[in-house]
Amino acid sequence: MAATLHDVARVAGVSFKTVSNVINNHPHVRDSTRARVEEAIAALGYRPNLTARSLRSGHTGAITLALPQLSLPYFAELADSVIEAAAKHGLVVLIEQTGADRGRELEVMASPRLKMSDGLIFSPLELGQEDVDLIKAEVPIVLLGERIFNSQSDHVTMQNVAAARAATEHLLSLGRTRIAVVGAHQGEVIGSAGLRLRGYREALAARNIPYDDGIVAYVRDWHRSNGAAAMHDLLDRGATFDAVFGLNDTLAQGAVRVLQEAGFRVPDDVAVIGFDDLDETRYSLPTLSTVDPGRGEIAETAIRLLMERIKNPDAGPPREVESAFRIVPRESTVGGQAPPRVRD
Amino acid sequence: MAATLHDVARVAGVSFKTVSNVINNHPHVRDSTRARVEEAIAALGYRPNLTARSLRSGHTGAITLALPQLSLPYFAELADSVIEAAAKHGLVVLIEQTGADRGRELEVMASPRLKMSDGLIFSPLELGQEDVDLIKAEVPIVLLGERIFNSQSDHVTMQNVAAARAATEHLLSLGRTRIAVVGAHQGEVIGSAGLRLRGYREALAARNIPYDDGIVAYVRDWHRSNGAAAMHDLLDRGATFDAVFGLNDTLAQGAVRVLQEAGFRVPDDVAVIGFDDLDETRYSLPTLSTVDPGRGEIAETAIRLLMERIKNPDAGPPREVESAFRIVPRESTVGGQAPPRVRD
DNA sequence: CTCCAATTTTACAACGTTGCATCCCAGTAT
DNA sequence: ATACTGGGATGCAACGTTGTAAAATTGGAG
Repeated sequence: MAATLHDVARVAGVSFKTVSNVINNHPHVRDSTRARVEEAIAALGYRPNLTARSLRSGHTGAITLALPQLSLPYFAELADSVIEAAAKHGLVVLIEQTGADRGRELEVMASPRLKMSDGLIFSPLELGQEDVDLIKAEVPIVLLGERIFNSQSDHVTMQNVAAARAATEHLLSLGRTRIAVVGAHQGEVIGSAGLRLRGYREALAARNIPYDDGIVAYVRDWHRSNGAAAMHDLLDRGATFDAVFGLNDTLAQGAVRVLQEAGFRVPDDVAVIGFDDLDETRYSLPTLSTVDPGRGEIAETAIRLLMERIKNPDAGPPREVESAFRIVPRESTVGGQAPPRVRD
Repeated sequence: MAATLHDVARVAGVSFKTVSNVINNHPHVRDSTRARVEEAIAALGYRPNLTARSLRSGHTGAITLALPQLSLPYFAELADSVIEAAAKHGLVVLIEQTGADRGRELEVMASPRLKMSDGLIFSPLELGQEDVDLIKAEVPIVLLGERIFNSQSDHVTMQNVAAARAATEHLLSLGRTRIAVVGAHQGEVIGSAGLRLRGYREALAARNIPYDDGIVAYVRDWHRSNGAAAMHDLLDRGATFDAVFGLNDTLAQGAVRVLQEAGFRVPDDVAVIGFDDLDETRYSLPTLSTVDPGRGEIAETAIRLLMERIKNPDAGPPREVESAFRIVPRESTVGGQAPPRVRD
């Protein structure tokens, strides 16, 4: 059985409260007493019981991160960033996978388990703007992603429109004018797909290039296979284009694969850019140009906002924060035989 | 402030212990009483305080998963599997990233935070056989991976030797006889690299093919860039081979990339097989043949063993369990223009 | 109508910690 | 010599829950 404050107190010959004072760096403890207590702590290998501390103090030192699925590379890297950011503040992260399941997304916010943590960072995939009023829980929430705006919670997101516009401009600046899109969502306006498509259209409009729905490929999901299927679809329709904007990296990689199979050279015949800056895009063939959406910054900001809310739950209205982005030009748009970048 | 048992009791007009009895499905509660209590619970939106329950009961309903890093695809998929398996048993998962840092691996086992969970599933990357005695904590541990055997903890691992042997035999059965290895670790005997290399050698020996160190490329880490560098190395040495066994998928993908750049056709000139069955191997060009090491089974088994230990900490000696594996032949060894497999 | 046994409800004490209030003591001011 | 000050240590209560044991209620048998 693990040692408690009482055990330490007995060994040190003081009251258990004094031991507690030592542990919490209470100011009024004589040096000699402190030393004696610390000796006893070491001798017994005492470790504070965090559950008891949580019960008493009302906070746990953990936060929950709810996301669709870790096997999707974007979310794995997001989780990595969030865990690192949380660790910097001494917080530990509990992960809930919601799948593509609306019920589980709602459940996460309602579950009593959530109270085992002090706050929730929530990246929904099924809930949308119409569910804005369902976004609430017994702990503060920081919302991630592009599906829900103007909720009662803080919200951290990437600059989808501006970044997509910049990605498109990157292709335009290389002299490409027929830019196909892979991964649009039929009828979507908000959400990553809708916003990125809007950025694409803005970039075209700024150069007076008409929007052509004939070179926009729609998909349901954003897996690599969908990118491949979409590109097959474009080719089958006989669409002509000299560049492709994959609305995320996975789609772009699927598209590149099909282009290469069909005999197109990337980037010579078709330049391709993705979105997300997944780690693996540095190693594909060719390396994939992409948009770094500021994942690290998103994680840091989410943690910071969440900690502020935890300290002070009703301090001011919900905040919306956008992270900085950056175009990452690689071989799939600018070519070159740069050796694979070594990162370790 | 959230409602407590006492609040519910006051509303229902019973003692707070009766409310507790209702919640815990105690047998002796009159139906009428139960109904009244449940009504009060609903009216107040009462949710049990899990922290208090944990303190009282001594267990938390959470487990810790310690792994190097989620941005490494293998570990992301492992985490996915573990979380799913845990969820089936009503357990929630807390993730600790240890990086490639020996200190943090030790810290995870020593940290008081570990007590916020009931057990630890631990996949070390730096600790090795010489540290076997350091594998202990205040909660039961299930060890994953190939770095430490015969510890005092239960251990779940893949059949590295047999699986690597099967992978090699797959290449041999296709008529390839000069099989290069990418990703060996200098001097390693235990550990994934050592064991998989042993399987490779066993397969060669069974066919009386001499082992040739000239077509074995050594690396330090198992990132894609290392696979690429290793293949560069092999080509620079003028090594001749008609197949490659990448000791994991990421290495294999790096190797494929360099082979293609160098003008080799995969699999016509060089057949390539990897190891891990990462999701992404289904979508690379060509799709990558690999070994499915039974990740789902590993996760399920780890959870099962851990739960048994949590219930009964000193029931019998530590157990070693090996998961079943399976060769997954894809285009990189058997060719073919199968369309990309759609999985959703 | 009383008594016993079974069923239902309650009271109390933990789990290990921290906040608050108190108490003790030495040193200093009156 | 007495009162005051403040550092240093302590005791008690509380956080919200569950296990144990005891009390209250009920129903049926005598």
